[in-house]
Amino acid sequence: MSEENKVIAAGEPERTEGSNFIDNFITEDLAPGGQYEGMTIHTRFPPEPNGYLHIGHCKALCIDFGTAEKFGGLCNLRMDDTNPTKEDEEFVGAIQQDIHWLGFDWGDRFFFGSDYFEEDYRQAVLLIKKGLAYVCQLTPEEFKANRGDIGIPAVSPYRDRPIEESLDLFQRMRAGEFPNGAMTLRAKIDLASGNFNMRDPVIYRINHMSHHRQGSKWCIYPMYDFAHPIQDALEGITHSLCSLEFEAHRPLYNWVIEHCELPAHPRQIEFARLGIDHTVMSKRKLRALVEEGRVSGWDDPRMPTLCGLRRRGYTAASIRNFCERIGVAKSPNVVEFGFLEHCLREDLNATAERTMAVLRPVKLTVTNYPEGQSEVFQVENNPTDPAQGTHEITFSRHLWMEADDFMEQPIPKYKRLYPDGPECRLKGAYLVKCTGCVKDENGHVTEVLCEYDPNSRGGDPADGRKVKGATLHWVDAENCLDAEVRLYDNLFSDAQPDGPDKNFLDCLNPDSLSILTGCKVEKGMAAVAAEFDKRENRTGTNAPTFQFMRTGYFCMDNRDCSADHLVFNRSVSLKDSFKK
RNA sequence: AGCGGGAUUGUGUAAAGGUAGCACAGCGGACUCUGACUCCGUAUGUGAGGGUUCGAAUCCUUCUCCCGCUGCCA
Repeated sequence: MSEENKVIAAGEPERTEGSNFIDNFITEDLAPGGQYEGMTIHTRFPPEPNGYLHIGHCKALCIDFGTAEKFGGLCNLRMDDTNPTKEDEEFVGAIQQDIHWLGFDWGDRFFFGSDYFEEDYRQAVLLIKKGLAYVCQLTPEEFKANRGDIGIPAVSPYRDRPIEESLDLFQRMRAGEFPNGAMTLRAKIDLASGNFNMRDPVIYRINHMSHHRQGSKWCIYPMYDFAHPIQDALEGITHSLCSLEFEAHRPLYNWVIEHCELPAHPRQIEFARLGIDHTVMSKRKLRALVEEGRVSGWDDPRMPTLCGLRRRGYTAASIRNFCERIGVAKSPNVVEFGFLEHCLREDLNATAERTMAVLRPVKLTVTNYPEGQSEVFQVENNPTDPAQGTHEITFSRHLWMEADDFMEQPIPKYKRLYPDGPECRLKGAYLVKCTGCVKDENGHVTEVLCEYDPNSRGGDPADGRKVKGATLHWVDAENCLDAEVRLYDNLFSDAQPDGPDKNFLDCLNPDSLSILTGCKVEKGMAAVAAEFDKRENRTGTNAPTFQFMRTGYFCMDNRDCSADHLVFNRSVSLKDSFKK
């Protein structure tokens, strides 16, 4: 973090460059007279272990961990696992792995909401004793029917049940004497509140189900609205940052904090969750894509999950930069996917090794280059960073070139190969001029013919003349490997598949994946793939990543690529300002 | 309808009464052994009306539009 972003905890509230409304609140809280004057701030990231993390979680992660860091505070990681119906141990490890991959560190402060069940129970009993909670015997159906409506208060005939009776019943709920749905523990607040969350909310329900960590120890489980503020307070959280959908729950959060006997008074602050166009972010919808087989899995490279983005080739730095730059506010927002792509290009431009690969190969024959002759050229690994060195490629009479780089009838401003067209440069090798092409019986071009200038070895003409045509990538047909390349486009063709009156599944882009086979890559890829084969945690780390010159950034697929069968994913294309 | 939020250019986000800025996208150009990168330039914005003020995105007021909320989910 840069020096100017540091916020002084003491003294007058000080606004700084790059601060958001949450920072401003905290600055005020920390200032003299503020709620947390002189204290160290403490936040938490509380995922529910019922699915994989996606980029929306990364925004929250950046806010939770980032805010703590900005103010010199701490951030806990806490699995919010109060509902055994939905949660599973399998996700716990995956979530931790994704967070570490992003580069966040919770130190030794890793907790489970379920670790506080005993304390939750104790607090509930205290509430009953204070006359602030009661056991309600409305069935789920009756409960719904008595929920009231706008302007119509809710009803519960059990509201005035004597304290002793509720105490007894609650104890027997815990003992397992009643079936699921038979009764609940409700906070006694306000059945007529305009805020439905305050209409005597359920704070405990019966669920005879084994918990992934507690086993069968419990058959009653606290609701989020009751458990979360208690968890926060017990961990000494000062600022409980969450998304906007909990805004209406804040009065209840504060009610619990106020009426239970807790050691701290956390402040809940809500922010707008992240939206990105051409994708969906809700766990339910992502799960549907997986379960209906619309994608290959949670880590399908088209998914906005962190494991999917990682497999696609997104780096942790690019995702974090993205989340930092989109800012934090409370207005609904849908960020362009293109901005995420920009952040990836920016990172990879500086780090990715350049190589040449021909995705849609056409033969290129250098007719005046001797058959059987071959030579070696050095090409730079990264022109933006000479320290990344060079590697060798070979050249011969028979090459592969990109089909796009030849047009028998050129369009305006086309400056690649066409008969009698401009002199072009074969990257790092020679200058060539197109002399014609060979076509099959269907009229498809099967081979492009050219002549090279022997006095342009390395790519520069001996007489220093200016090269009019483009510099083209190529691969030596005598010394290359075949590869499968997977190109990805938007998962949804509709920019907002979440929109009203839309079924998101109807908005899927049928062409979101195209698989190219028979692509030609440099021979050196075999060794890279062999090395990758040996890596222990292939899916939890970034695969070898390259820039295929003039084409885009690609990485080896962390599941399917092997030294015997090269498979690359296109992470993002290069920008292309050539307008046809 | 009741409660709670929100509205600054195409997108996202700053500006706490004093030059409406930044990033991405767009457009134009320079440079280039990647039509990339880099660099330079450029158009587009305070939801609407009233008021306070020397001065309003900001304060007051009326209105409009948008989002969320009636799980024993989180």
